[in-house]
Amino acid sequence: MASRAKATILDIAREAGVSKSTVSLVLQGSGLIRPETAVKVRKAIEDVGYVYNRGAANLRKAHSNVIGMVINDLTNPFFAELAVGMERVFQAAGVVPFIANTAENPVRQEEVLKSMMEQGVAGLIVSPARGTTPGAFRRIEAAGVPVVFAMRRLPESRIPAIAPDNHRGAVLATEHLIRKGHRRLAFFGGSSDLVVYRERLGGFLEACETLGIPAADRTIVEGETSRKGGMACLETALALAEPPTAALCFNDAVAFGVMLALRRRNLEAGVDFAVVGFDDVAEAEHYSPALTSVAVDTAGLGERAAHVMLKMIQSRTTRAEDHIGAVSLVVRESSGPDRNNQVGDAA
Amino acid sequence: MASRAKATILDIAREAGVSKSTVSLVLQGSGLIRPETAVKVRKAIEDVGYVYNRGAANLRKAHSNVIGMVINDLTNPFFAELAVGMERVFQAAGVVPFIANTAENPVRQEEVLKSMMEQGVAGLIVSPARGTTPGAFRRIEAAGVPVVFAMRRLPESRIPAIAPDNHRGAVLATEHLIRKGHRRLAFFGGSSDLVVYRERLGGFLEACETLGIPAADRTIVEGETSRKGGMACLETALALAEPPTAALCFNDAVAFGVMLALRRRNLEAGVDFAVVGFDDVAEAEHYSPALTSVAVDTAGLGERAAHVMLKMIQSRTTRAEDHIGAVSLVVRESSGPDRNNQVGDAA
DNA sequence: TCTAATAAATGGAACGTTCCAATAAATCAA
DNA sequence: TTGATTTATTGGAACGTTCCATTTATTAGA
Repeated sequence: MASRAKATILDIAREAGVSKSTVSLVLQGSGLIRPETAVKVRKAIEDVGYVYNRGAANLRKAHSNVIGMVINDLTNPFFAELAVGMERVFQAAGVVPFIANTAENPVRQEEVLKSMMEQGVAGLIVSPARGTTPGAFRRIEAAGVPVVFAMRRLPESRIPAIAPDNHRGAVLATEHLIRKGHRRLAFFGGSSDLVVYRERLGGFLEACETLGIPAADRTIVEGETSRKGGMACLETALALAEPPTAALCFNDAVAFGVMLALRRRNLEAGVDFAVVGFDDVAEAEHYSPALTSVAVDTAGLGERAAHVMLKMIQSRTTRAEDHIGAVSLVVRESSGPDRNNQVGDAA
Repeated sequence: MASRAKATILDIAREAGVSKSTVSLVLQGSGLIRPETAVKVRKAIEDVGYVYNRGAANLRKAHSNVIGMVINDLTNPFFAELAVGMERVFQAAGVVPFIANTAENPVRQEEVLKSMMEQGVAGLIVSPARGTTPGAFRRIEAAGVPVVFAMRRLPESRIPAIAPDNHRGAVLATEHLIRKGHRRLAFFGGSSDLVVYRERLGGFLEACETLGIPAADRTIVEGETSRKGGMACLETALALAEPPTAALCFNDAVAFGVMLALRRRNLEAGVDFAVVGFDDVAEAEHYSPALTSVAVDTAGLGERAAHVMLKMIQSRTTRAEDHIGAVSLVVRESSGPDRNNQVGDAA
């Protein structure tokens, strides 16, 4: 226990025999102070067990070094990967990201955002909870704090969004399945209150349209965006009179659920039923059979979001361009050809 | 945009025609102010787009409402579950948890802890990164900020730890495998620089000892605590002259890896090789075959840790009792009997 | 009516920083 | 030597709150 009451800059000044201003300068690494003085001060800092009070500093500086990251579902490994990319660039910029989880709950999100604002964050990176109202960020924008959306966007908002090219990804995946000979296709999981859902489903439908899959042969099953949701989707689809032979899933979690449900029925993904996921989380590659998925370069999107954020802070603006990240289809084992309709496909 | 420069308590006072002290009282929900006045003030708060400055407040109050949660690996769903439990109790107490990831890197951890201290957190819940030195928390303790360890503990530290009964869990799991007729047992994953590892391995060895499994029939393979690590462990073990027929894994991630590696070899977990995990993450139940695992009541531990933290803050102490959480073995499909050594076991 | 007690509202100092303007000390040019 | 310049250091005001001690307004008791 170095000291009872917490030490301040004045205690250091006294200890080192200089003024508080000098200590402040040392703390900020100013080149104005004589090296020997700096050494003396730093020793004093060590001796009194000082911890910097950023709250007090921000009172004057008006520019904090923390940015908030507000995530709708921390249990999805996808977001951990996103966070990794962000942390890389923030660390280099001397910015500390604080993460908070909203658990897909708009009320909780409101509280969390309020807290972060009160804490004086310099900016906010948000993956908004489902059901977020457009007004939720009005006050934050009004306060001049930059916000960027990651992965998800809000319908009517002018807040910049960093997201993968969901439409194109879905087109790629759907074309792949059709080229494999599948003619009765399904889209599994998610629900239409999500912009991402509409984009991905839109790509799916467009590819079906273009390549001549009639509407009657398309099955759309909404559901939770989790393993459990995926399992349910498959059961629903297989109960149909003319079940699909392949499915594009809203995300990898849903795809994993579908594969588990297949195994329960003693069917094999890639042989008896083709499955394609979305996001290409690390696990996709290690699954068995390995999951074909749309890779969105999660960490890269995180980096991009962080960069955009830094630029906004620096230029004191609350506006920025959207950024649509490139996607690619990673073909693995789970998306084999339709057994009843083999077509020659080199891939 | 309500206003250019951010509004303060004085702007509200002017707007509402009261003094700043009155506004402060309203903000704190004091019962001393007349209801009509409170209403008037609250309206003004709304009108000027005020956001509370907690930094300034803490300057006087010395008691913040944020506690920091420092996690070694955010990609492990286990920690998300832990966070869920904590958030439940913190929310009720009006405390906001900020999460930061150290990615198992002690240097990063140092930075993150420093940042949180500077931010003036009221307490810290930490799952320390591997390789954390005992001195890492000296300054924090000296500053009188309560710290509790969750899941992991440090060898020589007197900081209270909330963790499951790792030893007992390993004993339960090992006894289960032996009762199933297995005689050549393995312990997969982890490494001996982790206290948790030593506890779990200790339980494994003790059960082997007690139930008469000679040291020659025990295989211990250290490895990464991930799917990939688990896959490597299985390969190593099966390459032995007399390979084991069952394994207790350091955690579920390792167990999933082992099961994937088995499938690659066309072996089935629970039939050709018994696998038991540790932690019982949500996924264990949904895997195929479903994974037998030691349930540690993750969310419950999170709640407990949060409660201990709150009590420490309240009583201004930096000391508390350790808490060892009860564990139970959840038997599912992955831990079938030894095919070559069937014994009558009702379970 | 006046006084005492209670309720409601207020001014000012303090919290730990930063940063500007000012001072002090050292160096240089003449 | 003197003044000008550069290099180090410093005092004090300001940032947005809280909280204590007061003041002012209201109500009750006589």
